[in-house]
Amino acid sequence: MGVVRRKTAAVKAAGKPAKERLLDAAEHLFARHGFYGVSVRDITAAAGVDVALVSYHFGGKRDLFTAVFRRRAEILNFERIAMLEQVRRAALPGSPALEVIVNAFTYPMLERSARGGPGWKSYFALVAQVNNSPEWGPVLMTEHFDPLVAKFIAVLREALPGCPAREIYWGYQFLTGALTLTFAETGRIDKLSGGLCRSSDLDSVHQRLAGYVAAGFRALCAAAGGGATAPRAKSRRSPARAKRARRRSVKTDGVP
Amino acid sequence: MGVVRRKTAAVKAAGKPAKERLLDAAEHLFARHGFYGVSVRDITAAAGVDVALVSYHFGGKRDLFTAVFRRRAEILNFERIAMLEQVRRAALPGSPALEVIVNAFTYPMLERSARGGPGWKSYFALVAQVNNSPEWGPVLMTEHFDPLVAKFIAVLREALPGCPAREIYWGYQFLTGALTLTFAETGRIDKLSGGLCRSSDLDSVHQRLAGYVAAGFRALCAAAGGGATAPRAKSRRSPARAKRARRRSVKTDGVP
DNA sequence: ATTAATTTTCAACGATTGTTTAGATGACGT
DNA sequence: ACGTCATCTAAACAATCGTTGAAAATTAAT
Repeated sequence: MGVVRRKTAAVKAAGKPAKERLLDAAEHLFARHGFYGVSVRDITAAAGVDVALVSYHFGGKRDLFTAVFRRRAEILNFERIAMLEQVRRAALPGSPALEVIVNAFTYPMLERSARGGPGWKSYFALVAQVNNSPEWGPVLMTEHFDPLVAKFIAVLREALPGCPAREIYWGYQFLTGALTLTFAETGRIDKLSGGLCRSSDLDSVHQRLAGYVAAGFRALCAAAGGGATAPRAKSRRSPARAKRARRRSVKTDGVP
Repeated sequence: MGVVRRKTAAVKAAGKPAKERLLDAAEHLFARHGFYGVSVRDITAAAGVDVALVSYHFGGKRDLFTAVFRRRAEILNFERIAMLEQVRRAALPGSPALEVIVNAFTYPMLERSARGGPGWKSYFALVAQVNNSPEWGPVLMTEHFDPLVAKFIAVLREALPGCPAREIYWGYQFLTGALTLTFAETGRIDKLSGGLCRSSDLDSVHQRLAGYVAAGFRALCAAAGGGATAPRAKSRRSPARAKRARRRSVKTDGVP
């Protein structure tokens, strides 16, 4: 019939093919109720397609889940690596500031979640659940994001020359934890703050997270007696700074 | 028969009553696969009791889940409030250091997870999943932990007199995120660091988290142009400090 | 226009889901 | 010893689970 529509019946209400509609519906539902909390019929009903199409297009429910996870992970990895190398080049021959590195890591995600549309919002909520799940986390997160994280940590180590690697890995874990809970957008902080903060206000997070985390990294390195902020401070460790760091770390260690 | 055993048949392999065995088994399985990822028969099989006992003792699967969540939440709230008020009294007439406050918030949990036995370990993994779930988080976390969190934040505000409340709420969210991902113990940091860090090593987290978070809080307040570390600095804001803070915050805001 | 390939529909499969029922078994006060 | 209440067992319920096969419909190539 028409010239615009090429698949008269295959294309449903939305202008997308069934495979894509399944991914969108699955993304939305998995993000809210987890893998086991959603049935194949829930997904196909939301997508407006037949139940059998999940097995036909993806092989099974599990494969649909991983396909949902992979789809945006690839886009995301591309953007994040691009931004990381950009700030790295911009700071040559030195290293970028800690805040800038952390921002390169978090900004592409926060931006997509804030203004990328509802699909991206659901996706990050899904990532938040997967990252905190002992069943899915070690499988999906490691497979799709670890190569990027390794690059990110390498840049961090360059920016913190004297800092033991162990401290940086712990600092990264704290960062990921803070970031993923932000993506969950459970609305808990809304109630807690009496509406002062909104968990959906990712711009506020973007304004604060990098500074928060950067300060945390510096505290970690200082407590370890390691390198300071400036890249030049390879072996120029100030005794006064080390003393201050030691005093702080004792404060909490003294508690039984 | 015997004097020690009072219920010869009711008491199974372990010396615990069926109700408690159900809570333990459910805790263990829910923590690994979530609410929907575990069937009532999975739980009763692991507990070594009949399927019907879930409905009999708790009313249903959902009620068992909330019972699991409530059980240790009450113990935990008692311990954490006690520690929070202890460090508060010890610092009178001033406020405790930021590190000490954060530690009072995190230490009871880290200690229970590290040395409280496998039940506690599972419980915190469950909390990690619930906290990042849009379906369960707003219900269970808010109901069981928000009163404590409110007290904790009140003490934080005393310790940071000039700091806007908004900053403290955001700082708290970053803290919770870092803490809960730690409890998930997904083992991801183990692979990432090549064995340098182990996610089960909660003592290492205890040594680092308070300092990390405290530094983050200070950075947040400084960037907001608010109060400094010392309680006396109510209106004694140093122009130099504010300038430094502004310079740092610009670093990340400049990125599109 | 006919054929071939792809995609979608419909109906059904056996297995498993949470819950309920009725009856057996035990402990405990009288 | 008896009766009462709480607890546990066994069996079954309807509903839903993920997946499959054959047939119908649509698209693409000839």
